Amino acid sequence: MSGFQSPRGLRDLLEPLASAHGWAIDRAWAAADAAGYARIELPIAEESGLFERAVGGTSDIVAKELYRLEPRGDDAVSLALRPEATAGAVRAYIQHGMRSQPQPVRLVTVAHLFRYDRPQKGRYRQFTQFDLEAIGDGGPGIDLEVIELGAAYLRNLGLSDVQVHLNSVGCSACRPAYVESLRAYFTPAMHELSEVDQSRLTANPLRLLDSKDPAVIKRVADAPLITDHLCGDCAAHHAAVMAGLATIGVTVLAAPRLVRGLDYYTRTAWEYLLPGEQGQQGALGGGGRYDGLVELLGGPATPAIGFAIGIDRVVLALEERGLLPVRAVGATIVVAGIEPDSVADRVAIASQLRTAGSSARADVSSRKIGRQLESAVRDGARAVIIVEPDGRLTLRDLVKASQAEPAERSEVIAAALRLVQNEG
RNA sequence: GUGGCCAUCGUUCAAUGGUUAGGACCGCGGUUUGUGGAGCCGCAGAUGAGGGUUCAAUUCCCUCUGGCCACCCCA
Repeated sequence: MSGFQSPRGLRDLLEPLASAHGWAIDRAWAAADAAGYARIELPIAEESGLFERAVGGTSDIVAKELYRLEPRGDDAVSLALRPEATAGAVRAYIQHGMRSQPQPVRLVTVAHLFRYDRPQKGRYRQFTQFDLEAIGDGGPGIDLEVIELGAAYLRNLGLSDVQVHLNSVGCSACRPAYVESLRAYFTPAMHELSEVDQSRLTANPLRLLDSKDPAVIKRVADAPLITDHLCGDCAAHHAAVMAGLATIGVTVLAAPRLVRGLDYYTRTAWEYLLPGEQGQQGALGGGGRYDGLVELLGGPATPAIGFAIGIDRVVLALEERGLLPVRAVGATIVVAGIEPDSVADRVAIASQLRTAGSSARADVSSRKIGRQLESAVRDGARAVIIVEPDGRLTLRDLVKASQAEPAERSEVIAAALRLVQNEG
């Protein structure tokens, strides 16, 4: 087969996956609506510099995964496809003066994101995140609200065993000292480390904590924990969050070695995981506090927190567990006809049924009536209306396999609607 | 970006260094001329792309493209 195909890592969503994605997204909006979050739709591209500043120029997301757009015409700045949603949300917060709204500003969006990465199951170059942000409140209470919202969303979808793995990554006052102690711990064993881990030791020792190397994992077990090195404020905040979540009843596991990929996180950091899942599919989402980001992007010093949950991975997990909702794709009523030249009537009648609130479609073929009935049955239709040669209509109940006598149009349409609506 | 496995009709599976690459499902048509998921009959539909080896390649080799797995990283 020659010709075009979808580019690597970019996929078509066909039924039933297309409906499942839409459903998961609808549920995300609804969950946030119910908690009083304001919807925000953000552009799919931003200035490249926004991401470089927010995410960190040396991070993989910017250094090698950013889709940069070719500059066009008189564009003054270079654009990039968004690799994450938080930077844009914070940019919007600053740009629209949301600091003058009651704090925190609660925002929700569903964002299609792009990262130039090697595709794998559950990981695509275009993917979708349910993104929730609360900007302007530094207390542990908002942490509880946000963490719980994400957990409840996943649980209510049917992923009842979702776990929250929680950690604190400290702040600019205490993290640097911890990083140094970590470096000091691993440096004596440097020659035993793999090439990858050696470079991590110099560039970002925190990453050693989730190394896959068995030897390193063993050594990590005795490594200093950040939760033992937090400054007083961070420790108090962390303790309050842990205690609060216990009260709320969210399943929380202390994860003192959890590190997150984006540079801007401070203090509270967490992930939503499914136990038993290996590899990429298990991590459904994650979040964290980013108390320095608003200021970093040019706004006033403002604490904030948010999470991102991967819709693609949620749908994958639901699919593997057989929890995908089934949505009937076919119409409830099919309008068939004996004579081929009745198609216009059929289309008109189907439209009338839809206007009245039913789902209906015309059979626009010139096939024999037997074929039309057969295809209606296979489409899962509840009833068929047959246009007779004399223009009158016959209502056929496909479940009872019974059929009324031909009658006038308005009468039959009313009867069809009654039949369908009686069953909800 | 690194390493590995893989690639046949829309789907799912066969087969082969040598005439027309086979089945099932799906689709379309027929089943004697207007009423149901079955049955029967028929039709359509594929070796991902490009090179190479060979008398001959879908089969062997290379490149590309895409999928999957591990790593990197992350959702």
